[in-house]
Amino acid sequence: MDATDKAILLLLQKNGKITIKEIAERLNLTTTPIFERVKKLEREGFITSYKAIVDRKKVNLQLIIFCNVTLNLHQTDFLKKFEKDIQQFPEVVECYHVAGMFDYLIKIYAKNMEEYQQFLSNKLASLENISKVQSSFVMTEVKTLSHLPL
Amino acid sequence: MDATDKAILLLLQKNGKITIKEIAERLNLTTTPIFERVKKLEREGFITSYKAIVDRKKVNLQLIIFCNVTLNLHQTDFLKKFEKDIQQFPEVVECYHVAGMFDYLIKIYAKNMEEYQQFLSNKLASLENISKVQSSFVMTEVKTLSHLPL
DNA sequence: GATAAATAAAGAATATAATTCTTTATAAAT
DNA sequence: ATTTATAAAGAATTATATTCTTTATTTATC
Repeated sequence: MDATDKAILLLLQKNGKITIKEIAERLNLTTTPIFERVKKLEREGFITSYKAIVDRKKVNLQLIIFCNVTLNLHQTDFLKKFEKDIQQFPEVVECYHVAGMFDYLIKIYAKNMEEYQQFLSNKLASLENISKVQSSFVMTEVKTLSHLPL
Repeated sequence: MDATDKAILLLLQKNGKITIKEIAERLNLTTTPIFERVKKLEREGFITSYKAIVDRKKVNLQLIIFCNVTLNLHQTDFLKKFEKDIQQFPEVVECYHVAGMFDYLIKIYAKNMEEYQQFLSNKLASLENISKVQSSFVMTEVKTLSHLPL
């Protein structure tokens, strides 16, 4: 992991479709070393995957909600059960077990408020073991870095 | 946006490096229609970009912290100022203006606790207008969908 | 119901990029 | 100084993306 590898990661994080040729030009090298370095970064797990980023509004997911969840019971079995249940819901795009004021932080994408209400009433709230749910509705996405600060 | 487009988006979200040829095979079509549909999805903004996903632990970002921030003053100017300041910090990978118990939710990546403490003391807390900061430390990433639920 | 227009897909041909292989340079070690 | 290892260069090959032309399918109009 030298400076060249880091530069490659930065370029690929910004644009996963950048060609080996173009990386080579930018870093003043030929395609072979770049090709081999990229393959090594993939092989060694620095790059886990490549993904197309889809515009959520274009596919009608207008709402982002962060939900702080507090459980009643905190024995391992109950945590595992909750984590397994939450995985199933397609609305939940992220879920973190956190140490802090609440137990879990979950991020939800919904088409509209009705869909979110359905999720909350029929899905989340109907899990056993849920003690409290506190929702935060995203008004503006101030910063959304999809690349890591290397 | 028909069923084929949706299927293409699902495949590209999972694997941005999938070839036109392979998409074609999976959807029982030839490369031409797939190529043109992908270009259309890009042109019309459904696909905003392609990115390489980098393993944060591999690049030594061991901690994820969610930070709930409450401001003192909520006039437009003060909000804008805070939003501008928060953008500068490389540690902050996401920031949302939310309606709920707090004003802003920020997501932070840090190498270790010391780095986070430095960020909190020297950077975040030194912004004017900050009233309260409540940190939640991620213990486990239960679910991290990097693709939208289409 | 027949015809025309539009849309989508197929097939072939070309251009571009990825990948492999061989050679050369550079740096580190004995 | 000589060997060994590492990294990069250059050329050749393979695979994929891209373009162009043709064919099928659907939709609209008379």
